[in-house]
Amino acid sequence: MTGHENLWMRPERPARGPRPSFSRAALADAAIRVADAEGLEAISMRRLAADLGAGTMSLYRYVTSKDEVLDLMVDTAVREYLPEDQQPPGDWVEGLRLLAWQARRTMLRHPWLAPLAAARPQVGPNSARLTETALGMLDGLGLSIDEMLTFVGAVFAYVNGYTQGELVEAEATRRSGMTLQQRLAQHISYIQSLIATGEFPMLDRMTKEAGRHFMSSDERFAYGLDRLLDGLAASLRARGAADGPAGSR
Amino acid sequence: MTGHENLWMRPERPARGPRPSFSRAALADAAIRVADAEGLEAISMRRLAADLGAGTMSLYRYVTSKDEVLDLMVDTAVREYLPEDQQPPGDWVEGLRLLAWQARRTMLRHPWLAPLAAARPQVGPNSARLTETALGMLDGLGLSIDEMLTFVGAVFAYVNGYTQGELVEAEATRRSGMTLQQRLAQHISYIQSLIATGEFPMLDRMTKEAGRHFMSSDERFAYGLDRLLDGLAASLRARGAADGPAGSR
DNA sequence: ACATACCGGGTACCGTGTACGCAATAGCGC
DNA sequence: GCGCTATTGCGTACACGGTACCCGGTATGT
Repeated sequence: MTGHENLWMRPERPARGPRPSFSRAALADAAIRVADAEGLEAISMRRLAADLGAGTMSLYRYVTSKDEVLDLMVDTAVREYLPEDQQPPGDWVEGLRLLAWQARRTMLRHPWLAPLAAARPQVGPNSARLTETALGMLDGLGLSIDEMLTFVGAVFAYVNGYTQGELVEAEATRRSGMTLQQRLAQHISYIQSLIATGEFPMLDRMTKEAGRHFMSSDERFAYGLDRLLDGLAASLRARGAADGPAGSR
Repeated sequence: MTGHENLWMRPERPARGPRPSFSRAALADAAIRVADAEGLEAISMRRLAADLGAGTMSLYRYVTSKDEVLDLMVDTAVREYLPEDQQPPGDWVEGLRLLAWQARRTMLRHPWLAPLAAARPQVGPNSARLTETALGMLDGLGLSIDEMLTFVGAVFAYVNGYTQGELVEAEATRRSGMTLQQRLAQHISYIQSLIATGEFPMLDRMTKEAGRHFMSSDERFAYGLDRLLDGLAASLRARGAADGPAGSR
């Protein structure tokens, strides 16, 4: 109960004793390298230790569990969400849009990030900076903190949900070692068998029109994101007369 | 290469040989029971076999891997997304809203569902029925299939992202065996230490206003969902003059 | 009736996270 | 400078997970 049960509160380097031969950051970087190259399932304590030229159990001097390694990875990667320069455009819509795109780009660059970030509480310093930045963009609009969190939460829910869903197919293909063609052929032949029952007219149209996809994944993402931002902005505009985003109630 | 490499195309019960002593559905139900009661990490082949009164390796007569068990679980649970009666309201906005709520309710009822569904390709028959139903709601509005998929994809991206994020805290609390108070206390004291640096004015306001949360999780969800649907509807209305959801370009 | 194709499940193997203990090391107080 | 002690590095060992393989029994088609 000394308050050190949390990874982020635990001091990395105590005063006494021999120098640690690497750092948490190095551990996180090594893990990210492995996951980027070979996927999340390639990450094991033995593997990381080997990559760092250390014994397996040595890692536990830096981290109390594998879970904490994953926490480190997430928070390290989340730093890439944040824009380099100070203030982007002054408009909050532009600001949130930029943040959303930055998050999406990062998750596509690190395909392991989306599932990992979605599955564990975000608590690290970079996650905190992200929240701070996002809330800061909504400051001065007359929103309460609670309402700001609702706005930001909605945008990130969409970004995470969309991007994670998009990555699933790609990852499944990579993991199974099949070509995209092979996987598609499988799905198609199965869907054909469903269509044959006559209960799936829309899926039927889907396969018939499948040749010409008008929108790329980026365009679809942008479209949904912009609609959501439209809706939020409209609701904010309507606030002058009414009482707030919560509606009446 | 006989086309049986896909779970959903593989016949469950071949003609010859002794009767199987249970079914895939029973396997899925048992797994869902375990996961509902003890969480996803309690699911192992040995455990499921024991619950079914079977030998561990017998499960592999019904399924080629644990992954397929998870696929069965997801598709079985996804059936609960679908409304019981035939046609809900005729309005597509009401239809999608209903579907979104049904998905949310189901994911809250089965806390293991959101991460699982998000992490694997949706291919089962109930997922197909879901897509069919959702697309059917958008039929007759002058949208192409591609555009309909964009609409539906946006809504489900939001629903999945929001609900999964919401479940993370609850699950982490359950898994760690701590009370919510203990976990909160940990977070709070850490956040306090960040605020002490002076770099997090918004987080500071957050903790100060934390006492009065105006919106429940359901209300936040509803708010974001309704804004997204607003945006989609407005864009559809604007289609008469312009060229389509893709905007100009 | 008999061959065949399937079922049940025991045994065994490998890979995983990690508890534990011991030797080596660096900073502190004298 | 000299021990004392907190800390590090890490080998060993264990429990637990998925699943390949194999054998003996059983229901169906000929």
